[in-house]
Amino acid sequence: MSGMSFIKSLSRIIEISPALEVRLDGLFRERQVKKNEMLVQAGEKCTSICFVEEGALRGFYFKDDKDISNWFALDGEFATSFYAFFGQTKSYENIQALENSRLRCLHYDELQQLYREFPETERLGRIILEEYYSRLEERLISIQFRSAKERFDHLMQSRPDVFRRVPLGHIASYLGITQETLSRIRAAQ
Amino acid sequence: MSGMSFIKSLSRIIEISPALEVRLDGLFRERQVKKNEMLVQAGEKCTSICFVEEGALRGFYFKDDKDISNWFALDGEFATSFYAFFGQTKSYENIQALENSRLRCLHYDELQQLYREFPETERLGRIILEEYYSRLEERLISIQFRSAKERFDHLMQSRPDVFRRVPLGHIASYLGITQETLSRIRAAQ
DNA sequence: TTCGCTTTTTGATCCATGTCAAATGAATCG
DNA sequence: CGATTCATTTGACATGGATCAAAAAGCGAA
Repeated sequence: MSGMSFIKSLSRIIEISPALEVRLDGLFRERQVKKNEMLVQAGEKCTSICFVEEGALRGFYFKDDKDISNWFALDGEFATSFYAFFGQTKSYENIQALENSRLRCLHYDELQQLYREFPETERLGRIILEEYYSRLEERLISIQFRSAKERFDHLMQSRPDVFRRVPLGHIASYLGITQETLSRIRAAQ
Repeated sequence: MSGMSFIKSLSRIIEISPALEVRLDGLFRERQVKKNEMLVQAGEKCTSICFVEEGALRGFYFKDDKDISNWFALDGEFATSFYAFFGQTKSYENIQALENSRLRCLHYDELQQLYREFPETERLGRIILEEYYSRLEERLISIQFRSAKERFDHLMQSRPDVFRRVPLGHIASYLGITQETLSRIRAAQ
């Protein structure tokens, strides 16, 4: 996996004019992060949204001292603490790099600026959000009404790469089960 | 509760010009539905998004013959099978009126038309979606990491009107528990 | 007001998954 | 390489919530 340019990814959605491309390239700042580096700490404002060109991030928080993973973003995906980012409020979640990663990050204020300057990006924002909403809905249903094993199978099938690149402890909490249970499910395969 | 005009509700978000107001008023068709009437059946395409001016709707589906409520939309809220609506694919959920309701419904194609005709509505769409995304995220966390009682308390506190207007059986499945468990939680209060 | 149907509660029992504790296996580093 | 730390598995036991069955309470229609 050699990574994916964010411009190319965005151009799936709307036609990117040369002028917009230049602007996007200027606004989405390249950033390299090392494995385990924290990008956002719970309690801080979440000021940027990042596109993962190469690497892996996770969002997580603590519930009763337990580390609970909330999402994983692999190559070609956007990552931010959506809730906090949209409302520009304090984030309840932390964001951390799972691997050395190459990101392209856009600051909230610059995104608002972009929306004003290139109104067609409103459309872009809306459509990306529709995609992420749909995913979240799927996940909610998965968690609410499937058994641990069913959730495991579903993730295994829909995002096998997660199993290759993310430690099982994180995957377990993401699936809403304990590490021990995940281990037993795998053993029973 | 005498209901809420959808125009007024939208104008919280962006300035609605007179021209846009006229257009919105024309595109959002008024529709009255009776209690228990089905608006969408699972397997159909979901062609409209509805604003509930007065009344109550729910989304639900069947899992192993059990009727599972997915959401409730009361006065002032939008309702659709988001997943199916965005992608214009078959809906996995049914939508039904819980009360006699007065709706304003917008067809998908007309929404796309609206986006083209009034680009500022892209912004409207994006912002509404941000709100609904945030809610869904909250709900996911609630379901994944709170006990039945905690989820009950949270809903009770955040949307007490749901308890007044929706049968307990529907609320139970929405909370991801059985009706019996919900009953016991209430009894223990 | 009573009949029939739906909603809600109560009781007894069972099971999937959690918790706690400890063993094993993998990975990193001086 | 050992040594230290982190990741994963295994075992024994506890428990929240499910299931099945039936009683009780609400409620609309004639």
